[in-house]
Amino acid sequence: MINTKEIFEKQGIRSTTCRIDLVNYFTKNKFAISFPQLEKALKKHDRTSVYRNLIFFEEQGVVHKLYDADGILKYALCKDNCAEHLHHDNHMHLTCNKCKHTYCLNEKHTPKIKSPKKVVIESVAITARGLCENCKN
Amino acid sequence: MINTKEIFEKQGIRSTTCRIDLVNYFTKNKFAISFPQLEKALKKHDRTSVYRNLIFFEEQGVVHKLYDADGILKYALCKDNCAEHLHHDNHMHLTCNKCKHTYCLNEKHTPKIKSPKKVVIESVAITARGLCENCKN
DNA sequence: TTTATTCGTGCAACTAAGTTGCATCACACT
DNA sequence: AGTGTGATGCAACTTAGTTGCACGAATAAA
Repeated sequence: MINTKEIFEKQGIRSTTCRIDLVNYFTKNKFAISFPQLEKALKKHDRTSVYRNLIFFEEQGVVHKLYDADGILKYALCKDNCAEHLHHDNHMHLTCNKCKHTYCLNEKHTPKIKSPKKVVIESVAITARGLCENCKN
Repeated sequence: MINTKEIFEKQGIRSTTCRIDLVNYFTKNKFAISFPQLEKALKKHDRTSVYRNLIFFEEQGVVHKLYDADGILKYALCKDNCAEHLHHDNHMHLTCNKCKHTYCLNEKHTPKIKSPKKVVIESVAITARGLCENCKN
């Protein structure tokens, strides 16, 4: 929490309370988060600021977009290997049937998809339903 | 087109013009269709009827739901092997970057995903982006 | 340090998607 | 013909996502 500001400044991202609160909320929740949820969690900031900073963060490679198993747009923190405009979000996501949260799964569990001859596949999103680490027991 | 009514009656589905127009629209378009698109295409019927019949058809195993690469809810005709409440939509979907349509791909191209030890995977949705059969050339 | 420029914020308003309640109409079954 | 269930049409509404614009804050140049 304490060094979020420093990280921003290193990346040339102007550090504002809205942005700091945003990343802090992401770091303390280990799952993907929707805009409506962020809106409620960060009520002290305007919806629009949160909304635009999400877009900004995505452009900067701080977070990545994903659609969960119910088609809900969510955002999750990128790992370090996510560079600007070059997301390595080649990992799958798991929406837990019990706690309803959506988590990023490790890249090594994600299969490579081979293109059928008839079509061309450029990228793939894999979204699973099941039980997360906490809920499976 | 001519035997849609018969098929309905065989399955015990009451045959109405709205329902017939709906399946006919699906059979003549070989891609998945969103509710807003159906709304425009079937203007002679009320939005609500179209909407509720989509839900009804999904329950009956006539169509299946999917989210395309942009998180847009779409519906596609089920193959014959889709029984009521038991959809075999274990196939992946491809959203074409050129024509923007979303197609069902053959099941044999869809990899089986193995569950990582830490979590439990019950079902998987795979959505690809790329070029469809018509647009790839 | 004042000024200019750029960037971030807040407010309002709006589009579009998805959903529900209710009255009415059509059909099938006594 | 009468009754009950199923399908439709209309209206209204919730929620998500998005945009324009004016104001405020921070940075850079004069």
